[in-house]
Amino acid sequence: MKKTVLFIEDDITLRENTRELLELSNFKVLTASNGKIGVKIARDKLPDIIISDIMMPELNGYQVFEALKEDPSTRNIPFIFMSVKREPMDIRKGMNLGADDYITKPFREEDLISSIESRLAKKEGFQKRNEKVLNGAEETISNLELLRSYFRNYGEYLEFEKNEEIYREGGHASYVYLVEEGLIKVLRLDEYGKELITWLSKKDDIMGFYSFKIPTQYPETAEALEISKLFRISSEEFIHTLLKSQELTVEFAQLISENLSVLKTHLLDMAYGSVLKKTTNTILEFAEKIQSDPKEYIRISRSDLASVAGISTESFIRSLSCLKKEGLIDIVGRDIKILNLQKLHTIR
Amino acid sequence: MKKTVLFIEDDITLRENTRELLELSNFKVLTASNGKIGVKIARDKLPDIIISDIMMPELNGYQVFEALKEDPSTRNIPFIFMSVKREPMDIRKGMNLGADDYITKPFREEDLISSIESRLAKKEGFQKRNEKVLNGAEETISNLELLRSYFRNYGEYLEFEKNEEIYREGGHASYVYLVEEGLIKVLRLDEYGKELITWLSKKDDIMGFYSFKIPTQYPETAEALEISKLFRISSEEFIHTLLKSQELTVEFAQLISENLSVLKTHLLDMAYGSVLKKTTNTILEFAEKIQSDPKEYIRISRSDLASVAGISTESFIRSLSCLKKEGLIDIVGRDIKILNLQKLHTIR
DNA sequence: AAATTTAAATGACAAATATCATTTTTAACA
DNA sequence: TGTTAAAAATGATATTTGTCATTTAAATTT
Repeated sequence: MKKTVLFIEDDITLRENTRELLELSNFKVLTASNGKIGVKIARDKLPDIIISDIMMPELNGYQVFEALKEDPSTRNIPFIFMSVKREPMDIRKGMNLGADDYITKPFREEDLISSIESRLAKKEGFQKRNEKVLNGAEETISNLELLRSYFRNYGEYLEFEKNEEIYREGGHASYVYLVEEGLIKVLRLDEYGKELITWLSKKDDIMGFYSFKIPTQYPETAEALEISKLFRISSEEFIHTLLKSQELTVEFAQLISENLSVLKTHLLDMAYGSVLKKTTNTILEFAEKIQSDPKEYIRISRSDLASVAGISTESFIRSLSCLKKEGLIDIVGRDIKILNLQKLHTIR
Repeated sequence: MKKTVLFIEDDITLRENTRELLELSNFKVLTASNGKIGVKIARDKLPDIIISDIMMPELNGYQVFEALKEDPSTRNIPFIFMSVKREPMDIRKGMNLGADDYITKPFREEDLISSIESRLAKKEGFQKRNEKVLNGAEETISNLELLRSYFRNYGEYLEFEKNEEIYREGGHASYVYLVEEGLIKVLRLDEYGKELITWLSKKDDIMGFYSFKIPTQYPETAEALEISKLFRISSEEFIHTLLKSQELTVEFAQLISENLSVLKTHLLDMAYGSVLKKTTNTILEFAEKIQSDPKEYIRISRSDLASVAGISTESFIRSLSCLKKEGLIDIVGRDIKILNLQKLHTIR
């Protein structure tokens, strides 16, 4: 797709010559003969890049720049100043306002073109890289991995005993956590005090984040299911770090939307699945979470498992017995061992 | 918090003088005497901004720049070139690589400082604005609103009849939709063909987005509950637009995480709520969605309502009768009218 | 306005699941 | 190793909810 350049310049000869030059370089060109018109066109047409003279009637280049930075829709468009003045002062003034580049008149044709192209590339690079990451093209190291190492380097290290609370529903959401080791249940309580586990966090999961808006309260409770090691940083710092790089923001957003999808699948089970189905799903869910141990032992209390399934503990246990009879699982002490993973998947 | 500046320069006098200058301006200063060391320090310490000479032993400034752009963790750090060469060629070379500014030696002290500050401010501005938006400080117009007008201006306009399908589970996720008018049910089918409505989309909602990764399949089906007007744009274009501005990405991510929260609450109801509770919740949910009509009539089929509640149609109807007897709702024709909103909220 | 179609309401019953009580097993601990 | 406490398993039963059949009411069509 052709990129659109807006060129704001009062001198008609220069304007038309430049238009021709840009069109030859395969840009779509919009021109404006003064700053006021320039701002209007920028807002209407949202060009990909703007080049503006400084000395102009109506609004000068600096004013055009500032007007466009006011408006969120034009704020991110790369902006290049152009001026006959070669004095460093003017260059500095433009750059210090936050412009992206500065071209001095008279300019060599290839300098203008390459300046435009480099600014477009700089902005595009951002998007290109994002898309690359999102399409699964493996970069040497993912942004999320960088975020994790940030936790490890700057976070506070904490160890939690089995059943120890990490954060509580209603508490001030001061921290975001990275799970380094262990398994955490994230749960909500209903009016009668029954708990429903809405999420399980395992190694490398980030938990405790609920909103970009600070301050908030935790909408749920988190408790260690086994001895767990976590790093935590303050929510403010976390959000700040997240916002530092758009690529990271995107990757994190992707993570959240994946969670949303998982949860909807869970919702369907909750609604119409039989107790037996809920039981097998829960076992399979845990088996996936605890891949670290290839023996596939599940050593989580029946009541916690039932709470993930959203059914009573007794019903869960009854279903377990049934699965054991059919030879799909084995129960060793209190642990559950999966014998026939494939067949478990087919149970309804 | 003090900002960290990394200054890469081989001349010891200039290096130490500049260090002093920067420290007086309240920066934390790191220095490197050649490009190789500079790259190492940049990677280790992740400074907030980097200033580098061009002519240096080991690695020259251009090479330093390129090395740092390779690495995702240093890629976004503002980079300023500094060089004694005043020829425009050199300035252009640096800028065309994608540098953020260019300072010529000898420089005036205040020029260096203001260049640093303007580049930091440019980057910070991004984050500041993000945080402002997220803290709920009402900007004149939200980014999401801009996204919506994008749909309206460039999207394809479509009208759907009642019960008409908008997209289907398993179909190629080619489009993202903006609801302009009407009410859409988003549902999943279980193995027996029972449908569970996992989401309701009303005016101004964006639907059909499931992943930043393109291509994907729709994980669920969307159908109009009443005559609805939608705009659609291609998923690719949507993602592209989303990535254009970080602020927008963040706002959208916030939207998704709010959805996640709503869904978890729904999950709790599904698990342990009685049929009566599920029924009242569903009525209340619809009442909120259809605020447009202040009379609070709900004219959605019982089976659709039951599918949101995740219970059988008959059970839903029975609960309705019960609520009617208690005078909490009224049934006019096939429509449901809420009589006692407050009391409905207290039902368990 | 009557006929027809469709949806809603109700009834009877069966199935599934929760609850409470009791027994058995396992793990923790002295 | 025996003791004790806790968890798991099982049994009996009540409750809830779903299913199927039927009636009633409301929309839609002729």
